[in-house]
Amino acid sequence: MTVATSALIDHMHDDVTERLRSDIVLGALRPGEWLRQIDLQDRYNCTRSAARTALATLASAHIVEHTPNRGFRVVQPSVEARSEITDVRLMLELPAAVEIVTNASAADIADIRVAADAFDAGVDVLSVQKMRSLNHRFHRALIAPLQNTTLASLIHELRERDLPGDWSNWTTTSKVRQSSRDHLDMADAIEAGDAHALQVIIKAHLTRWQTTEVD
Amino acid sequence: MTVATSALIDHMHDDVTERLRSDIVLGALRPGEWLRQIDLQDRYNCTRSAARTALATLASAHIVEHTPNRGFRVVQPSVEARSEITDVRLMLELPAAVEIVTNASAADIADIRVAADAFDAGVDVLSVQKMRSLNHRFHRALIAPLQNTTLASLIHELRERDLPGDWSNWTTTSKVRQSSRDHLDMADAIEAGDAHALQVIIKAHLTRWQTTEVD
DNA sequence: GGCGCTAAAATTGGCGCCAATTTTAGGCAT
DNA sequence: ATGCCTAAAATTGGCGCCAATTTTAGCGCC
Repeated sequence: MTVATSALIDHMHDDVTERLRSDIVLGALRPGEWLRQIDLQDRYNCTRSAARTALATLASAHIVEHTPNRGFRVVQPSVEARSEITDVRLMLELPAAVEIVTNASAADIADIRVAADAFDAGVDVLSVQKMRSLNHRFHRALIAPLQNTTLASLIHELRERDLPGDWSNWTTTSKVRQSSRDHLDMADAIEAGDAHALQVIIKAHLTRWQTTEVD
Repeated sequence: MTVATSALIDHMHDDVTERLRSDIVLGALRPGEWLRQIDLQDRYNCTRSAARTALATLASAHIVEHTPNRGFRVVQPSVEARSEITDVRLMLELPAAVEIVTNASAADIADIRVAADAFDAGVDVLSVQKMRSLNHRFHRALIAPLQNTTLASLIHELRERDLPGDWSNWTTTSKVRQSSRDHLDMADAIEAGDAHALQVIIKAHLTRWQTTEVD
């Protein structure tokens, strides 16, 4: 048995968890969709117990929801639930914006810029899933300068809880383009050291789904 | 089989999880302590698989930590980790204070007052564990007026993550008495409708451990 | 007496089995 | 044809078994 195979087996359960998480937050598995253990076993070529631990873990993270004797399904946050999450995200990300501007090194800023440019270049070109992946990368780069790792991971977790309800933001190109503008503006604000401007952009970015929900 | 017994069996796993969680946050199981599955099986009179799911769930909640092939132990947050948690709690609980003052009904205020009084009456009289339980009750009553349930449960979860590192706050009676004064002051501020005063008290309450760590 | 090595015991972690529940399919009466 | 009742299939959830790893105990050696 090769080392690579051994490593895969050693972390099989965690690996399945992360692949399932990725498939959900990137939208490959739709909100409300039932996640039968046998299907996951097939999809990820794993044992049923690996699928079960993955589902249990993601249920703890509020990414899937559990119904006893029925199984697990991808969460489908209501408008009310999304509003609650948005309020909490603002409480965390607006203070975080100050930290980001304060702590961001030149390398951090460069990473953010690269991620924002990559996203912008993909609008109209790449698939929704690829764009969501690039979006993910941008937000990763954005919070990377945070020293408070507890804050960083909490911001990340709340974002993932919100994502399954985020469908409508990817249905029209104009919305994706608006997101891209936000990203570029954020990069500008950070580079300019303007914490307040960054806060304004983040607030607009997080609350836009509430103002433009009616297509 | 009686209905009560059936209900216990039906929710055995969840029940064990909550009992273990309670034992940890109330300090019956000490920070850093190893939690062997066979011990939990004995303590809670449950199967090993119930103990395993409880441990996995609490690991997701950052209340216990997992080391592969070694097992689980009660988290023992470092001073740095506690500072991070405190910063995040302030980001959530200071805005929450405004909501609490705004939304608290007369019944909510009465509950908070009762909980604060019960805690105050217990200082010098009750065991540490009983006092921690009353403290828990007070904080439950305090966040009950929050409409945003996502915010409420997140505040609760962060508090639980912090509790295992909270030992020194219960070693001396003077610290417990200071906490009680804080609780009574909070009740006063809420009853007076003074959101800013409540924020000041909460901030002092959450950060006091940093200023008085040296006994 | 202390240190290191080896064998036994203890513990964890993954997997498969089986009972319980839910879902689906089929037949029957209206 | 439609709705309902029953039987079969599918799915979940809990439990125990066994391999892998870690910890402990015992023993020889320096």
